[in-house]
Amino acid sequence: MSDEQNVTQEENRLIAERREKLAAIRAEGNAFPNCFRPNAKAQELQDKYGEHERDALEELGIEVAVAGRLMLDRKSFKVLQDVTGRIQIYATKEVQQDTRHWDIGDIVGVKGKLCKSGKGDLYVMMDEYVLLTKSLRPLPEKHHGLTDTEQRYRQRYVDLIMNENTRKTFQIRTKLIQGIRQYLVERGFYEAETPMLQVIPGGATARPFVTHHNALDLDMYLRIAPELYLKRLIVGGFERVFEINRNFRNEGLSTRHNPEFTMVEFYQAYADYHELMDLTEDMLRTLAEQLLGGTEVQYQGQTFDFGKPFIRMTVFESILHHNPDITAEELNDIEKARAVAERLGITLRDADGLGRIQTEIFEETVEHKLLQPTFITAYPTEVSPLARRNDEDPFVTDRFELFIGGREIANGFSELNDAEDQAERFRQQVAEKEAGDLEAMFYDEDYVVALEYGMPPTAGEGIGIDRLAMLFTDSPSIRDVILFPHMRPQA
RNA sequence: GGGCCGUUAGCUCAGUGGUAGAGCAGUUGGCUUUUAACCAAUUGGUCGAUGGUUCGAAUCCAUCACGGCCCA
Repeated sequence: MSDEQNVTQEENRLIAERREKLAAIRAEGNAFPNCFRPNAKAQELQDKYGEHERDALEELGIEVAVAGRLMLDRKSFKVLQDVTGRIQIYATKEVQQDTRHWDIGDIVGVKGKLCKSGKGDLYVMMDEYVLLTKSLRPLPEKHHGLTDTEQRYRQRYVDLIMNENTRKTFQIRTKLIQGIRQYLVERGFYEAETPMLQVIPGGATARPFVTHHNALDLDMYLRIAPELYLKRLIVGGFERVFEINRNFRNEGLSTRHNPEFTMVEFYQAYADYHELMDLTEDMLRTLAEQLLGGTEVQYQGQTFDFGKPFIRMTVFESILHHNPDITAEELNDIEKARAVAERLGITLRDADGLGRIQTEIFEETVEHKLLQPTFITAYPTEVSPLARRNDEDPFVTDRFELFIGGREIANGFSELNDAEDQAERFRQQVAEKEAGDLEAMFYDEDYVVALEYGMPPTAGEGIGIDRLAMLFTDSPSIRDVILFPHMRPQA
């Protein structure tokens, strides 16, 4: 594309007209004044005075100063939008004449008497008014707003200006994170910040992003999880820690995956996975009540009840429960289980053991059916390299995952604090990596050393904030709850 | 990576082979307590890109780009 074509696209007539208006404003003085201080917010005025009678309001003679973006212009009545909502401003004929250079999208400040119109709506009389920022680009259509998904994600600022629902979604997301932080802090958890740049990307099985540290001439990885560092803090004696921050996984993009996503991870010494399941259940219930005003979560036409006790069953039980045609005997025999998996169209590697095969069968046939909040427990040791083995059955670990709406929301377990067992599990992961599993873990020698100093018995958990935000905001795509989701750059 | 769908004015969308349309926004004027204000007039387009078929392509075909949904 030539520069000239670019200019005609970027600088169309509508923008050119506004630039001319801006040039005229510049010629008369400061085009970007920062002199106006609002003393009221639109929605607060609506809440406080919306129900007043017209005459009663007149008698009060309230003077207010409001500022915001011009969203509608009915000439005499104009609509101003601030962070809280909208309020009308009223222009007499003279004021209309004086503000002819104002456009929809401009940022303005208005001072004057708070009044009520004949139809009962509040407005601010434009006794004093100032154009604070000229908007050079026209806003989308006033009624339909911005609906083009691509543009909503690429130009989130326009989406936020135009769509109240988008603003609301991100307000709920923020409250969700604040609620989780408050919940944990109230229970004695310390908030920690551990490295995002790691030499050994540990704590999960996932492909990492690679970067390079110039001064050290060292390849580093963006973290896939904070887990191993948070547990070092447990070794250090913190006993209860948490971190809310981004993880990075070098995987595809979908309605459920963004390469960077937000997790809360927390670790509690002298607790086991049962206590974390209880805590999780209570926390989600508390958050639902705080944010949604009740324990029923409406999601895409379904209702998830956070008020009832969450279902709990093992991986093994859940497979049998949801697959009447599979027997316990088949699941317990590696050759028979392999045949079941292959019948289901699951691709297995030769090195995959029974635990991995069972897990694959679970993911294929059960996960998506777990609509109501469900804890699945007893994940095979083979697929849980950081989790404590079950005392009675070392084939499985004391681990759970929480599913809601068919999606994994949380993953937690009693932590493996046996340094020698951990070293052996890492060796097994390295063998899998060498056999071609790109997601297998690295051997983290220092983490084993940390465990050798002694980590108290501990339980830990990670909760995917984005997926939880999807549930709480009834959003079908993870992109709807991430302010700036990743997209392929435009051509 | 595969399948299906989409891409037309700043925005929301019509337009299935014969002169590129509407609403909103913009511009000009009118009205002046409106509620997506209203009335009149009016500006604005390489129809995602590149090839092809055709007398003629927004429309049919191919390739590519970007996006959406589903699958892997």
